[in-house]
Amino acid sequence: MASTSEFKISPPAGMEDMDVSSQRAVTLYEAIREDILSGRLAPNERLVVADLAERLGTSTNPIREALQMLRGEGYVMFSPNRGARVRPIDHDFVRNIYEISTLIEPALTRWFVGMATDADIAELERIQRLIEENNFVDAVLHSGLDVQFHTVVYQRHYNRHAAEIWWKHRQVLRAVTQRFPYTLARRSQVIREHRELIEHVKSGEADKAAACIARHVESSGQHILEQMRAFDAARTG
Amino acid sequence: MASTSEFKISPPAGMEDMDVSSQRAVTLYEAIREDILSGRLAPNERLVVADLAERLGTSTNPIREALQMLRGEGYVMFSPNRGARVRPIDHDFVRNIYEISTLIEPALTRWFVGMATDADIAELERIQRLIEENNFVDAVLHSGLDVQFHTVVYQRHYNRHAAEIWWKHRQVLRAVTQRFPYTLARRSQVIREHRELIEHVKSGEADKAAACIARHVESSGQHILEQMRAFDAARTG
DNA sequence: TATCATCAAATCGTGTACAATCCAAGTCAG
DNA sequence: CTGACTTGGATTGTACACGATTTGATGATA
Repeated sequence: MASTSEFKISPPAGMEDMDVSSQRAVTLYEAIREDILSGRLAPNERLVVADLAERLGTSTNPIREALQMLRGEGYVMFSPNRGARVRPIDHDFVRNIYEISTLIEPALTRWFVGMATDADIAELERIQRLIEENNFVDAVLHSGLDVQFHTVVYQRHYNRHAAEIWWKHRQVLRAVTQRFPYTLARRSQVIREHRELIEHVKSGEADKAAACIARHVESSGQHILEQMRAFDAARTG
Repeated sequence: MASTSEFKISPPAGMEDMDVSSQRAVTLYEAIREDILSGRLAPNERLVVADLAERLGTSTNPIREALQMLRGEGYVMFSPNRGARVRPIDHDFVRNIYEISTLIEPALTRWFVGMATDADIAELERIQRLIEENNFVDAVLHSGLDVQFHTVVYQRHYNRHAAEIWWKHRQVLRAVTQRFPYTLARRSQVIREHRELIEHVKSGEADKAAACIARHVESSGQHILEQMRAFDAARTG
Protein backbone atom coordinates (compact mmCIF):
# COMPACT_ATOMS: atom_id res chain seq x y z
CA MET A 1 0.00 0.00 0.00
CA ALA A 2 1.25 3.47 -0.76
CA SER A 3 2.39 5.43 2.24
CA THR A 4 -0.21 8.13 1.95
CA SER A 5 -3.59 8.86 0.49
CA GLU A 6 -4.46 5.22 0.11
CA PHE A 7 -6.38 5.24 3.30
CA LYS A 8 -9.57 3.34 2.74
CA ILE A 9 -12.57 4.28 4.79
CA SER A 10 -14.41 1.08 5.43
CA PRO A 11 -17.86 1.00 6.98
CA PRO A 12 -16.84 0.89 10.65
CA ALA A 13 -17.25 -2.67 11.84
CA GLY A 14 -20.87 -3.63 12.17
CA MET A 15 -22.12 -0.28 11.08
CA GLU A 16 -23.78 -0.73 7.74
CA ASP A 17 -24.06 -4.47 7.77
CA MET A 18 -27.61 -4.05 6.62
CA ASP A 19 -26.35 -2.22 3.61
CA VAL A 20 -24.85 -5.35 2.15
CA SER A 21 -27.07 -5.65 -0.85
CA SER A 22 -26.89 -6.99 -4.35
CA GLN A 23 -23.13 -7.17 -4.78
CA ARG A 24 -23.14 -5.24 -8.01
CA ALA A 25 -25.61 -2.53 -7.12
CA VAL A 26 -23.88 -1.62 -3.89
CA THR A 27 -20.64 -1.04 -5.75
CA LEU A 28 -22.38 1.09 -8.33
CA TYR A 29 -24.08 2.93 -5.52
CA GLU A 30 -20.73 3.77 -3.99
CA ALA A 31 -19.20 4.68 -7.33
CA ILE A 32 -21.94 7.13 -8.21
CA ARG A 33 -22.06 8.53 -4.70
CA GLU A 34 -18.35 9.23 -4.77
CA ASP A 35 -18.71 10.91 -8.14
CA ILE A 36 -21.40 13.14 -6.71
CA LEU A 37 -19.62 13.94 -3.47
CA SER A 38 -16.28 14.58 -5.11
CA GLY A 39 -17.84 16.91 -7.63
CA ARG A 40 -17.01 14.82 -10.69
CA LEU A 41 -20.71 14.86 -11.39
CA ALA A 42 -21.82 18.47 -11.46
CA PRO A 43 -24.69 19.73 -9.34
CA ASN A 44 -28.05 19.35 -11.08
CA GLU A 45 -26.45 17.28 -13.80
CA ARG A 46 -28.77 14.77 -15.39
CA LEU A 47 -28.08 11.17 -14.53
CA VAL A 48 -28.90 9.27 -17.70
CA VAL A 49 -29.19 5.61 -16.90
CA ALA A 50 -27.94 4.44 -20.28
CA ASP A 51 -24.85 6.63 -20.08
CA LEU A 52 -24.07 5.55 -16.54
CA ALA A 53 -24.58 1.92 -17.53
CA GLU A 54 -22.08 2.20 -20.34
CA ARG A 55 -19.57 4.20 -18.33
CA LEU A 56 -19.69 1.75 -15.43
CA GLY A 57 -19.78 -1.31 -17.63
CA THR A 58 -23.15 -2.76 -16.77
CA SER A 59 -26.73 -2.63 -17.93
CA THR A 60 -29.50 -0.28 -16.96
CA ASN A 61 -31.24 -2.21 -14.23
CA PRO A 62 -28.41 -2.15 -11.67
CA ILE A 63 -28.03 1.55 -12.36
CA ARG A 64 -31.70 2.16 -11.72
CA GLU A 65 -31.50 0.39 -8.41
CA ALA A 66 -28.40 2.28 -7.40
CA LEU A 67 -30.14 5.54 -8.23
CA GLN A 68 -33.10 4.56 -6.11
CA MET A 69 -30.76 3.89 -3.22
CA LEU A 70 -29.14 7.26 -3.73
CA ARG A 71 -32.53 8.87 -3.81
CA GLY A 72 -33.25 7.37 -0.40
CA GLU A 73 -30.06 8.91 0.97
CA GLY A 74 -30.84 12.25 -0.59
CA TYR A 75 -28.00 12.39 -3.11
CA VAL A 76 -30.18 12.50 -6.19
CA MET A 77 -33.56 13.99 -7.01
CA PHE A 78 -36.16 12.33 -9.19
CA SER A 79 -38.78 13.81 -11.43
CA PRO A 80 -41.46 11.62 -12.99
CA ASN A 81 -40.60 10.61 -16.52
CA ARG A 82 -37.61 12.90 -16.47
CA GLY A 83 -35.18 10.82 -14.52
CA ALA A 84 -32.64 11.69 -11.90
CA ARG A 85 -30.46 14.71 -11.30
CA VAL A 86 -27.54 15.25 -8.98
CA ARG A 87 -28.63 17.02 -5.84
CA PRO A 88 -26.36 20.00 -5.32
CA ILE A 89 -24.27 19.62 -2.19
CA ASP A 90 -24.73 23.27 -1.44
CA HIS A 91 -24.46 25.50 1.57
CA ASP A 92 -27.97 24.74 2.80
CA PHE A 93 -27.56 21.01 2.43
CA VAL A 94 -24.36 21.00 4.45
CA ARG A 95 -25.78 23.32 7.06
CA ASN A 96 -28.81 21.06 7.49
CA ILE A 97 -26.58 18.08 8.05
CA TYR A 98 -24.42 19.89 10.56
CA GLU A 99 -27.42 21.06 12.51
CA ILE A 100 -28.72 17.53 12.82
CA SER A 101 -25.30 16.26 13.80
CA THR A 102 -25.18 18.88 16.52
CA LEU A 103 -28.29 17.31 17.97
CA ILE A 104 -27.38 13.66 17.58
CA GLU A 105 -23.67 13.42 18.27
CA PRO A 106 -23.72 14.80 21.81
CA ALA A 107 -26.38 12.26 22.73
CA LEU A 108 -24.32 9.42 21.31
CA THR A 109 -21.24 10.70 23.08
CA ARG A 110 -22.98 10.92 26.40
CA TRP A 111 -23.79 7.25 26.27
CA PHE A 112 -20.27 6.34 25.23
CA VAL A 113 -18.80 7.98 28.32
CA GLY A 114 -20.68 5.53 30.50
CA MET A 115 -19.61 2.55 28.41
CA ALA A 116 -16.04 3.28 27.43
CA THR A 117 -13.47 0.64 28.32
CA ASP A 118 -9.74 1.09 28.78
CA ALA A 119 -9.31 -0.41 25.33
CA ASP A 120 -11.60 2.24 23.87
CA ILE A 121 -9.63 5.02 25.46
CA ALA A 122 -6.36 3.49 24.32
CA GLU A 123 -7.75 3.32 20.80
CA LEU A 124 -8.83 6.95 20.92
CA GLU A 125 -5.39 7.98 22.06
CA ARG A 126 -3.72 5.87 19.41
CA ILE A 127 -5.75 7.47 16.63
CA GLN A 128 -5.25 10.91 18.12
CA ARG A 129 -1.49 10.32 18.08
CA LEU A 130 -1.66 9.43 14.39
CA ILE A 131 -3.72 12.54 13.71
CA GLU A 132 -1.17 14.71 15.44
CA GLU A 133 1.73 12.98 13.70
CA ASN A 134 0.14 13.56 10.33
CA ASN A 135 -0.68 17.11 11.38
CA PHE A 136 -3.08 17.68 8.46
CA VAL A 137 -0.30 17.16 5.91
CA ASP A 138 -2.14 14.40 4.08
CA ALA A 139 -5.72 15.64 3.87
CA VAL A 140 -7.19 12.29 2.91
CA LEU A 141 -5.35 10.52 5.69
CA HIS A 142 -6.50 13.08 8.21
CA SER A 143 -10.06 12.76 7.04
CA GLY A 144 -9.94 9.00 7.44
CA LEU A 145 -8.36 9.16 10.88
CA ASP A 146 -10.91 11.72 12.01
CA VAL A 147 -13.72 9.42 10.93
CA GLN A 148 -12.01 6.56 12.78
CA PHE A 149 -11.73 8.64 15.91
CA HIS A 150 -15.39 9.43 16.09
CA THR A 151 -16.34 5.96 14.95
CA VAL A 152 -14.76 4.55 18.09
CA VAL A 153 -17.21 6.65 20.05
CA TYR A 154 -20.37 5.81 18.10
CA GLN A 155 -19.63 2.31 16.88
CA ARG A 156 -21.28 0.30 19.60
CA HIS A 157 -24.17 2.55 20.43
CA TYR A 158 -27.38 0.61 20.93
CA ASN A 159 -29.30 3.04 18.76
CA ARG A 160 -28.22 1.74 15.40
CA HIS A 161 -30.57 4.08 13.62
CA ALA A 162 -28.92 7.14 15.12
CA ALA A 163 -25.48 5.73 14.43
CA GLU A 164 -26.45 5.14 10.81
CA ILE A 165 -27.68 8.68 10.40
CA TRP A 166 -24.40 9.89 11.81
CA TRP A 167 -22.48 7.65 9.44
CA LYS A 168 -24.35 8.83 6.37
CA HIS A 169 -23.89 12.43 7.32
CA ARG A 170 -20.25 11.83 8.00
CA GLN A 171 -19.69 10.53 4.52
CA VAL A 172 -21.10 13.67 3.02
CA LEU A 173 -19.03 15.87 5.27
CA ARG A 174 -15.87 13.89 4.63
CA ALA A 175 -16.21 14.49 0.92
CA VAL A 176 -16.97 18.17 1.36
CA THR A 177 -14.21 18.88 3.83
CA GLN A 178 -11.63 17.35 1.53
CA ARG A 179 -12.36 20.05 -1.00
CA PHE A 180 -11.17 22.75 1.36
CA PRO A 181 -7.98 23.24 3.35
CA TYR A 182 -7.87 23.50 7.12
CA THR A 183 -6.88 26.91 8.41
CA LEU A 184 -4.12 26.90 11.00
CA ALA A 185 -6.53 28.12 13.65
CA ARG A 186 -8.90 25.30 12.84
CA ARG A 187 -6.12 22.73 13.01
CA SER A 188 -5.12 23.54 16.53
CA GLN A 189 -8.75 23.77 17.50
CA VAL A 190 -9.42 20.24 16.25
CA ILE A 191 -6.44 18.89 18.17
CA ARG A 192 -7.50 20.69 21.31
CA GLU A 193 -11.10 19.53 21.13
CA HIS A 194 -10.14 15.93 20.54
CA ARG A 195 -7.78 16.00 23.51
CA GLU A 196 -10.44 17.59 25.65
CA LEU A 197 -12.92 14.91 24.65
CA ILE A 198 -10.50 12.16 25.63
CA GLU A 199 -9.98 13.80 29.03
CA HIS A 200 -13.71 14.00 29.68
CA VAL A 201 -14.15 10.37 28.67
CA LYS A 202 -11.34 9.36 30.99
CA SER A 203 -12.83 11.19 33.94
CA GLY A 204 -16.30 9.94 33.09
CA GLU A 205 -17.85 13.39 32.78
CA ALA A 206 -20.64 12.70 30.31
CA ASP A 207 -22.11 16.20 30.28
CA LYS A 208 -18.80 17.84 29.60
CA ALA A 209 -17.97 15.34 26.88
CA ALA A 210 -21.34 15.95 25.24
CA ALA A 211 -20.88 19.71 25.43
CA CYS A 212 -17.40 19.32 24.00
CA ILE A 213 -18.66 17.36 21.02
CA ALA A 214 -21.45 19.86 20.49
CA ARG A 215 -18.87 22.62 20.25
CA HIS A 216 -16.67 20.45 18.07
CA VAL A 217 -19.43 19.80 15.53
CA GLU A 218 -20.63 23.36 15.71
CA SER A 219 -17.23 24.86 15.04
CA SER A 220 -16.50 22.32 12.34
CA GLY A 221 -19.72 23.36 10.64
CA GLN A 222 -18.90 27.03 10.92
CA HIS A 223 -15.49 26.40 9.44
CA ILE A 224 -16.75 24.52 6.41
CA LEU A 225 -19.69 26.80 5.77
CA GLU A 226 -17.43 29.81 5.77
CA GLN A 227 -15.13 28.12 3.29
CA MET A 228 -18.07 27.27 1.07
CA ARG A 229 -19.37 30.81 1.24
CA ALA A 230 -15.97 32.21 0.41
CA PHE A 231 -15.58 29.82 -2.48
CA ASP A 232 -19.00 30.63 -3.89
CA ALA A 233 -18.37 34.35 -3.48
CA ALA A 234 -15.06 34.05 -5.31
CA ARG A 235 -16.74 32.10 -8.07
CA THR A 236 -19.69 34.42 -8.63
CA GLY A 237 -18.11 37.76 -7.69
CA MET B 1 -66.33 11.04 1.91
CA ALA B 2 -67.32 8.88 4.83
CA SER B 3 -67.67 10.73 8.11
CA THR B 4 -64.91 8.88 9.87
CA SER B 5 -61.83 6.81 9.22
CA GLU B 6 -61.45 8.11 5.70
CA PHE B 7 -58.96 10.67 6.81
CA LYS B 8 -56.17 10.71 4.30
CA ILE B 9 -52.76 11.71 5.48
CA SER B 10 -51.21 13.60 2.63
CA PRO B 11 -47.57 14.58 2.64
CA PRO B 12 -47.91 17.95 4.39
CA ALA B 13 -47.66 20.65 1.74
CA GLY B 14 -44.20 20.98 0.33
CA MET B 15 -42.81 18.28 2.52
CA GLU B 16 -41.82 15.40 0.31
CA ASP B 17 -42.02 17.17 -3.02
CA MET B 18 -38.71 15.56 -3.83
CA ASP B 19 -40.30 12.20 -3.40
CA VAL B 20 -42.29 12.54 -6.60
CA SER B 21 -40.74 9.73 -8.54
CA SER B 22 -41.77 7.29 -11.18
CA GLN B 23 -45.51 7.46 -10.77
CA ARG B 24 -45.92 3.73 -10.56
CA ALA B 25 -43.04 2.94 -8.27
CA VAL B 26 -43.98 5.55 -5.74
CA THR B 27 -47.44 4.04 -5.45
CA LEU B 28 -45.99 0.59 -5.04
CA TYR B 29 -43.61 2.00 -2.48
CA GLU B 30 -46.51 3.33 -0.46
CA ALA B 31 -48.51 0.15 -0.88
CA ILE B 32 -45.72 -2.07 0.37
CA ARG B 33 -44.81 0.33 3.14
CA GLU B 34 -48.37 0.35 4.40
CA ASP B 35 -48.44 -3.43 4.31
CA ILE B 36 -45.31 -3.52 6.41
CA LEU B 37 -46.36 -0.87 8.89
CA SER B 38 -49.85 -2.24 9.33
CA GLY B 39 -48.51 -5.71 9.96
CA ARG B 40 -50.11 -7.32 6.92
CA LEU B 41 -46.62 -8.34 5.96
CA ALA B 42 -45.17 -10.25 8.89
CA PRO B 43 -41.83 -9.29 10.41
CA ASN B 44 -38.90 -10.99 8.68
CA GLU B 45 -41.21 -12.23 5.96
CA ARG B 46 -39.50 -12.70 2.63
CA LEU B 47 -40.41 -10.17 0.00
CA VAL B 48 -40.43 -12.19 -3.19
CA VAL B 49 -40.40 -9.83 -6.13
CA ALA B 50 -42.39 -12.12 -8.39
CA ASP B 51 -45.12 -12.56 -5.80
CA LEU B 52 -45.36 -8.87 -5.09
CA ALA B 53 -45.42 -8.12 -8.80
CA GLU B 54 -48.35 -10.44 -9.31
CA ARG B 55 -50.20 -9.32 -6.22
CA LEU B 56 -49.84 -5.65 -7.13
CA GLY B 57 -50.48 -6.17 -10.81
CA THR B 58 -47.18 -5.14 -12.31
CA SER B 59 -43.88 -6.63 -13.31
CA THR B 60 -40.73 -7.17 -11.35
CA ASN B 61 -38.75 -4.05 -12.17
CA PRO B 62 -41.05 -1.52 -10.49
CA ILE B 63 -41.16 -3.80 -7.47
CA ARG B 64 -37.39 -3.92 -7.30
CA GLU B 65 -37.18 -0.16 -7.38
CA ALA B 66 -39.81 0.18 -4.71
CA LEU B 67 -37.91 -2.26 -2.52
CA GLN B 68 -34.73 -0.27 -2.97
CA MET B 69 -36.56 2.85 -1.86
CA LEU B 70 -37.87 0.99 1.16
CA ARG B 71 -34.38 -0.20 1.91
CA GLY B 72 -33.23 3.38 2.01
CA GLU B 73 -35.92 4.23 4.55
CA GLY B 74 -35.09 1.20 6.64
CA TYR B 75 -38.29 -0.75 6.15
CA VAL B 76 -36.70 -3.73 4.45
CA MET B 77 -33.40 -5.51 4.79
CA PHE B 78 -31.42 -6.91 1.89
CA SER B 79 -29.03 -9.81 1.74
CA PRO B 80 -26.92 -10.53 -1.32
CA ASN B 81 -28.53 -13.11 -3.56
CA ARG B 82 -31.16 -13.72 -0.92
CA GLY B 83 -33.44 -10.82 -1.55
CA ALA B 84 -35.42 -8.63 0.75
CA ARG B 85 -37.12 -9.26 4.08
CA VAL B 86 -39.49 -7.17 6.12
CA ARG B 87 -37.66 -5.36 8.86
CA PRO B 88 -39.43 -6.12 12.12
CA ILE B 89 -40.97 -2.99 13.59
CA ASP B 90 -39.95 -4.13 17.01
CA HIS B 91 -39.39 -2.57 20.37
CA ASP B 92 -35.83 -1.51 19.60
CA PHE B 93 -36.71 0.00 16.25
CA VAL B 94 -39.46 2.11 17.75
CA ARG B 95 -37.30 3.14 20.67
CA ASN B 96 -34.53 4.23 18.35
CA ILE B 97 -36.93 6.38 16.41
CA TYR B 98 -38.38 7.96 19.53
CA GLU B 99 -34.95 8.76 20.87
CA ILE B 100 -34.02 10.57 17.70
CA SER B 101 -37.33 12.41 17.67
CA THR B 102 -36.63 13.54 21.20
CA LEU B 103 -33.50 15.20 19.90
CA ILE B 104 -34.88 16.71 16.72
CA GLU B 105 -38.41 17.85 17.52
CA PRO B 106 -37.52 20.26 20.31
CA ALA B 107 -35.03 21.98 18.03
CA LEU B 108 -37.63 22.33 15.28
CA THR B 109 -40.18 23.60 17.77
CA ARG B 110 -37.82 26.20 19.16
CA TRP B 111 -37.46 27.74 15.73
CA PHE B 112 -41.20 27.67 15.13
CA VAL B 113 -41.87 29.74 18.22
CA GLY B 114 -39.91 32.60 16.75
CA MET B 115 -41.66 32.32 13.40
CA ALA B 116 -45.25 31.50 14.25
CA THR B 117 -47.89 33.83 12.84
CA ASP B 118 -51.39 34.43 14.12
CA ALA B 119 -52.62 32.19 11.33
CA ASP B 120 -50.37 29.39 12.56
CA ILE B 121 -51.69 29.69 16.07
CA ALA B 122 -55.26 29.78 14.83
CA GLU B 123 -54.58 26.65 12.83
CA LEU B 124 -53.10 24.90 15.85
CA GLU B 125 -56.15 25.79 17.90
CA ARG B 126 -58.49 24.68 15.17
CA ILE B 127 -56.86 21.27 14.92
CA GLN B 128 -56.69 20.98 18.69
CA ARG B 129 -60.43 21.64 18.85
CA LEU B 130 -61.04 18.83 16.37
CA ILE B 131 -58.82 16.54 18.38
CA GLU B 132 -60.74 17.28 21.54
CA GLU B 133 -64.08 16.93 19.78
CA ASN B 134 -63.11 13.52 18.46
CA ASN B 135 -61.71 12.66 21.88
CA PHE B 136 -59.87 9.57 20.61
CA VAL B 137 -63.11 7.91 19.49
CA ASP B 138 -61.96 7.42 15.93
CA ALA B 139 -58.37 6.26 16.26
CA VAL B 140 -57.47 6.85 12.64
CA LEU B 141 -58.95 10.33 12.69
CA HIS B 142 -57.08 11.17 15.86
CA SER B 143 -53.86 9.90 14.39
CA GLY B 144 -54.32 12.05 11.31
CA LEU B 145 -55.19 15.14 13.31
CA ASP B 146 -52.23 14.63 15.56
CA VAL B 147 -49.93 14.48 12.57
CA GLN B 148 -51.56 17.64 11.22
CA PHE B 149 -51.03 19.40 14.51
CA HIS B 150 -47.34 18.78 14.60
CA THR B 151 -47.01 19.34 10.88
CA VAL B 152 -48.12 22.92 11.36
CA VAL B 153 -45.13 23.35 13.62
CA TYR B 154 -42.51 21.69 11.44
CA GLN B 155 -43.84 22.37 7.95
CA ARG B 156 -41.96 25.51 7.12
CA HIS B 157 -38.73 24.85 8.91
CA TYR B 158 -35.71 25.86 6.85
CA ASN B 159 -33.96 22.60 7.64
CA ARG B 160 -35.81 20.40 5.17
CA HIS B 161 -33.57 17.47 5.97
CA ALA B 162 -34.56 17.50 9.62
CA ALA B 163 -38.20 17.95 8.71
CA GLU B 164 -38.00 14.97 6.39
CA ILE B 165 -36.47 12.80 9.05
CA TRP B 166 -39.29 13.81 11.37
CA TRP B 167 -41.86 13.04 8.70
CA LYS B 168 -40.47 9.58 7.98
CA HIS B 169 -40.34 8.75 11.65
CA ARG B 170 -43.82 10.04 12.11
CA GLN B 171 -45.17 7.68 9.52
CA VAL B 172 -43.72 4.72 11.33
CA LEU B 173 -45.08 5.87 14.64
CA ARG B 174 -48.49 6.60 13.20
CA ALA B 175 -48.79 3.03 11.99
CA VAL B 176 -47.57 1.58 15.25
CA THR B 177 -49.72 3.72 17.52
CA GLN B 178 -52.83 2.72 15.61
CA ARG B 179 -52.27 -0.85 16.67
CA PHE B 180 -52.72 0.03 20.33
CA PRO B 181 -55.41 1.91 22.25
CA TYR B 182 -54.78 5.08 24.19
CA THR B 183 -55.13 4.69 27.92
CA LEU B 184 -57.35 7.26 29.61
CA ALA B 185 -54.36 8.72 31.42
CA ARG B 186 -52.50 9.09 28.16
CA ARG B 187 -55.50 10.78 26.51
CA SER B 188 -55.70 13.58 29.00
CA GLN B 189 -51.95 13.92 28.98
CA VAL B 190 -51.92 14.44 25.21
CA ILE B 191 -54.63 17.09 25.45
CA ARG B 192 -52.80 18.83 28.25
CA GLU B 193 -49.46 18.83 26.49
CA HIS B 194 -50.90 20.14 23.26
CA ARG B 195 -52.65 22.96 25.10
CA GLU B 196 -49.47 23.76 26.95
CA LEU B 197 -47.53 23.91 23.72
CA ILE B 198 -50.01 26.35 22.22
CA GLU B 199 -49.69 28.56 25.28
CA HIS B 200 -45.92 28.63 25.05
CA VAL B 201 -46.08 29.43 21.35
CA LYS B 202 -48.51 32.25 22.05
CA SER B 203 -46.29 33.79 24.70
CA GLY B 204 -43.20 33.24 22.57
CA GLU B 205 -41.36 31.14 25.14
CA ALA B 206 -39.18 29.01 22.91
CA ASP B 207 -37.36 27.14 25.66
CA LYS B 208 -40.53 26.14 27.42
CA ALA B 209 -42.13 25.07 24.16
CA ALA B 210 -39.09 22.95 23.32
CA ALA B 211 -39.08 21.39 26.76
CA CYS B 212 -42.79 20.73 26.44
CA ILE B 213 -42.32 18.92 23.13
CA ALA B 214 -39.43 16.97 24.55
CA ARG B 215 -41.69 15.72 27.33
CA HIS B 216 -44.48 15.08 24.85
CA VAL B 217 -42.33 12.89 22.63
CA GLU B 218 -40.73 11.21 25.61
CA SER B 219 -44.03 10.30 27.23
CA SER B 220 -45.51 9.23 23.93
CA GLY B 221 -42.57 6.90 23.47
CA GLN B 222 -42.91 5.49 26.95
CA HIS B 223 -46.58 4.87 26.36
CA ILE B 224 -46.12 2.99 23.10
CA LEU B 225 -43.12 1.01 24.26
CA GLU B 226 -45.01 -0.17 27.32
CA GLN B 227 -47.89 -1.26 25.15
CA MET B 228 -45.53 -3.13 22.86
CA ARG B 229 -43.85 -4.81 25.80
CA ALA B 230 -47.17 -5.82 27.27
CA PHE B 231 -48.34 -7.16 23.93
CA ASP B 232 -45.18 -9.16 23.37
CA ALA B 233 -45.32 -10.51 26.92
CA ALA B 234 -48.93 -11.60 26.45
CA ARG B 235 -48.02 -13.28 23.18
CA THR B 236 -45.02 -15.21 24.40
CA GLY B 237 -45.96 -15.79 28.03
C1' DT C 1 -33.29 -46.68 13.49
C1' DA C 2 -31.74 -42.15 13.72
C1' DT C 3 -28.67 -38.64 12.14
C1' DC C 4 -25.99 -36.49 9.07
C1' DA C 5 -23.88 -35.58 4.60
C1' DT C 6 -24.53 -35.20 -0.29
C1' DC C 7 -26.67 -34.09 -4.23
C1' DA C 8 -30.32 -32.66 -7.36
C1' DA C 9 -34.12 -29.92 -8.55
C1' DA C 10 -36.84 -26.08 -7.81
C1' DT C 11 -37.01 -21.35 -6.59
C1' DC C 12 -35.83 -16.89 -6.75
C1' DG C 13 -32.44 -13.08 -7.13
C1' DT C 14 -29.84 -10.65 -10.61
C1' DG C 15 -28.50 -8.85 -15.02
C1' DT C 16 -29.62 -8.24 -20.18
C1' DA C 17 -32.33 -7.04 -24.11
C1' DC C 18 -36.24 -4.88 -25.82
C1' DA C 19 -40.79 -2.56 -26.47
C1' DA C 20 -43.76 1.18 -25.19
C1' DT C 21 -44.55 5.60 -23.36
C1' DC C 22 -43.56 10.14 -22.32
C1' DC C 23 -41.26 14.69 -22.63
C1' DA C 24 -38.82 18.31 -24.81
C1' DA C 25 -36.90 20.62 -28.13
C1' DG C 26 -36.83 21.91 -32.80
C1' DT C 27 -39.31 22.84 -37.15
C1' DC C 28 -42.48 24.43 -40.23
C1' DA C 29 -46.79 26.39 -41.69
C1' DG C 30 -49.96 30.13 -41.01
C1' DC D 1 -43.82 35.59 -34.29
C1' DT D 2 -46.88 32.00 -32.61
C1' DG D 3 -48.76 27.52 -32.29
C1' DA D 4 -49.18 22.78 -33.56
C1' DC D 5 -46.77 18.84 -35.25
C1' DT D 6 -42.87 15.92 -35.59
C1' DT D 7 -39.04 13.59 -34.11
C1' DG D 8 -35.41 12.11 -31.25
C1' DG D 9 -33.94 10.69 -26.77
C1' DA D 10 -34.65 8.91 -22.36
C1' DT D 11 -37.58 6.94 -18.85
C1' DT D 12 -40.45 3.22 -17.62
C1' DG D 13 -42.38 -1.32 -17.85
C1' DT D 14 -42.08 -6.38 -19.78
C1' DA D 15 -40.01 -10.72 -20.89
C1' DC D 16 -36.33 -13.74 -20.42
C1' DA D 17 -31.72 -16.10 -19.40
C1' DC D 18 -28.34 -17.26 -16.01
C1' DG D 19 -26.57 -18.32 -11.60
C1' DA D 20 -26.80 -18.71 -6.64
C1' DT D 21 -29.29 -20.45 -2.72
C1' DT D 22 -32.36 -23.20 -0.53
C1' DT D 23 -34.81 -27.38 0.16
C1' DG D 24 -36.03 -31.97 0.04
C1' DA D 25 -34.86 -36.62 -0.78
C1' DT D 26 -31.70 -40.27 -0.90
C1' DG D 27 -28.19 -42.94 0.91
C1' DA D 28 -24.43 -43.92 4.13
C1' DT D 29 -22.80 -44.38 8.76
C1' DA D 30 -22.97 -44.81 13.80
